[in-house]
Amino acid sequence: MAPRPASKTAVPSDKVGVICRALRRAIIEQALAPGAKLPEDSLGERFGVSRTIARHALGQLAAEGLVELRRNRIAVVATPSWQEARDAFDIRIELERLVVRQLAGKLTKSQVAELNAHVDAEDRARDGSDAVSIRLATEFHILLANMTNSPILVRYVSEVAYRCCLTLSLYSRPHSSECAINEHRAIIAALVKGDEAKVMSLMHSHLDSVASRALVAPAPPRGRDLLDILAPYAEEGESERVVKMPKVVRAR
Amino acid sequence: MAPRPASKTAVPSDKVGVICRALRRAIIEQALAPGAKLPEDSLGERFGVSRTIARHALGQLAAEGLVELRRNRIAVVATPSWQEARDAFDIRIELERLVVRQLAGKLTKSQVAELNAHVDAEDRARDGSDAVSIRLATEFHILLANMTNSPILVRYVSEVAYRCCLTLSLYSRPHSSECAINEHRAIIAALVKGDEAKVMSLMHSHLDSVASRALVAPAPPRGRDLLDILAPYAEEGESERVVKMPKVVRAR
DNA sequence: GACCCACAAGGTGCATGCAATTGAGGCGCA
DNA sequence: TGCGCCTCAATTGCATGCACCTTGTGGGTC
Repeated sequence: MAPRPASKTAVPSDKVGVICRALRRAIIEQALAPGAKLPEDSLGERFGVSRTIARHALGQLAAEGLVELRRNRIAVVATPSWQEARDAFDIRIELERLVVRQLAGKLTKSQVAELNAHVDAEDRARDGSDAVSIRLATEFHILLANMTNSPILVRYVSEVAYRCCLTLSLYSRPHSSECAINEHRAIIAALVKGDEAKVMSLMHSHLDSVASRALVAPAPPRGRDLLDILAPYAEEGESERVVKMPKVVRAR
Repeated sequence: MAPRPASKTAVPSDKVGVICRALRRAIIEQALAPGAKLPEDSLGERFGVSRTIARHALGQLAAEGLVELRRNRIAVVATPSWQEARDAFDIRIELERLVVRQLAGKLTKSQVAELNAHVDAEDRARDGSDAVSIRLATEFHILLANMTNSPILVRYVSEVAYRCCLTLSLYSRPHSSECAINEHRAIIAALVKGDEAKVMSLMHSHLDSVASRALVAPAPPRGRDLLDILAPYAEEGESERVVKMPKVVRAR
């Protein structure tokens, strides 16, 4: 596959981008649970920008389906229905099958190393919080998508993966991710081997099992103070990109 | 398939939504060619709103990949590369296979009627402008997606279909759509018959042939005055939604 | 004639202000 | 006590203003 130009994020300015990334992360780490309120003022205050910018960021996230905007009402973190969650997983399966189909047998050595490093990180984080495990697992898939060098595919996979994460907050029992990690390793192996059919079916069953383990029963809502929750996300630390490169798991 | 609540467009206010719809339509009808400039001022003036709103609309369209935002520069209609166009079609194929898989054998009579009516409309428009033919062909696919009642799927199919439209402006020779119309009829027939495998393969080859007919060679750019181009789109005329929901679907 | 620089104009980046809407608490009344 | 209305604080909807960036252009120099 011929190398292609890297993806350019379609972010308007970048203050907006900073806020979006922070909120996305807060959401997938379940610091912001579905239904959590996101007033423009508080957001602006927390990130040191005006409401205009916060509002714009909320607009972007709404376009991605992570946030719900209701006219004249405070925006909230999206609360997808069970059926929407199932739909998201169905779409995700198709998209990620496409990803591995394009990638099978075409990974460079350094890419393989990067993937392995990421899974190692997942392994190391296994004892940590569920939130981090879930984030890392998701980022593995986004990392894969990135390697296709198809900006559109990256965007869709990321979006739908985030949405799926969101549903985990709602419908999943406490995460047990060990098997998932092994499945990640199996996928890498099949990719390296270049067995297109095999890797597609691996990805399919992997996501399918994640979905069925996840979509079992509703979980209780929780609430804390928005400003507190966002504190650790306010200054965009280490990981400028959603998927940070391997090695070190810990956030500074 | 159990009825589900209808999709709610994630549009913030609705002035923004009006502008988005108008611009989307102008773009897919190729009134706004790739690379066309979209200054916030002119947009605001044309639609009778402030720059703030125009800006917000541009942000949404950028998130959909129809518009490119460059910092401190005038926004332009996106100009996807040939490779991106190919990627978009690949994704589209997978998504629409999913659509027809979900729909096979599950259409109501009125839905079938609606589909047939739409294809008839395509037939009638065959002598008209290419722009209208292309729009109708695209809307057929979006109509199908709508019938899945999966908001997420609708959104992704719509988005990627619009993007594909956009690439037609760039890389396609003048449209010859008769065969496409027949293919649409064949898809409907297979859906009614409920032959899942058949309809998936039909959809696959349909889109594949559209793609290969489309992605042949670059076409010359064209330019006119933005304000003139947008005039017919400024007042949101007949079709408020791009594709109106089928009678039966509407919830509550 | 070609190149370079400085300046002006057009356009975006962002904050702020004001109007409009909503939700909630308090009060009266049955 | 319970229900409904009313008022007010909180919050969004949107326009406008100012600062800054980018680009095109004209004059000066070699």
